[in-house]
Amino acid sequence: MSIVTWNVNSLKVRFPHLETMIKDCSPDVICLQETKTEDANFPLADIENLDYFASYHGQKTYNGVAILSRERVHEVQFGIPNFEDNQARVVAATSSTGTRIINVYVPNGEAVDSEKYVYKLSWFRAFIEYVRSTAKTYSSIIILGDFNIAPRGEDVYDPEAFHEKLLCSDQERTLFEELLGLGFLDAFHERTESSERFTWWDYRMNAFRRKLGLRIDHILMTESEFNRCAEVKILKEFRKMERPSDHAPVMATFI
DNA sequence: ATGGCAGGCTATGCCTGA
Repeated sequence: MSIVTWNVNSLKVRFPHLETMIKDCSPDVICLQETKTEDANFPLADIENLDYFASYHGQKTYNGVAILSRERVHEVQFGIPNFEDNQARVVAATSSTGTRIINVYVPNGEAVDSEKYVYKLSWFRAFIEYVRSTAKTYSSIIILGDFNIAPRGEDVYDPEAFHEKLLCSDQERTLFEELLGLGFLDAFHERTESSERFTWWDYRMNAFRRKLGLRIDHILMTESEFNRCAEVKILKEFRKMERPSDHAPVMATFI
């Protein structure tokens, strides 16, 4: 059993890459972010041809999330309940094995102290409360997606340059820790020995070739799931492809 | 070195991303 998270930066453009990833890895569940696709235009038939079910929540131009799954999921939920938001950033569903899967695309925040940063922090606080209430109902949970937070110094190519900058500020990192404190493990951080930890590289400045990246895509899981988790891998080869997403997929494999 | 690169839009430059 395996599960993937991938910010595809346009599902339309990246569809061939998705097909390759499915051919290579055949994950049981794929969580996509930044589909940038309205629900009416979601390529459902193409996804079904690849033998996946799809639960999707999108909008024009920006954001958009989807859960693709080999088995039918249930209790599908869009957005954060009771949190007013016109941006499509969350889809949650329960897998055939009873695990609650929460696919998230956290706001970027633009710059520390910008209006969007304030939105990011309030958004994340609402998300924490949502996860807190989810944890009362489900004992087995995986939260995965683009968190737009690099939790630790080692998750950034130049920690000093990024000190208190967007994605690395104390306020963002404290909220990330608060989320973990609800009973989640940062699976990549806990499971890997590799020093290659980045999941995102800027399109500009030859950042990928120069290994100038960040780790902002995460797979968090409750202890029950973590104990079954054998490996978490960053599929860097997809960042090397022609016309790549700026994010690499991250895959967790379970026993 | 605050630029650069990519995607979408009813576009032909501007917004957003991180």
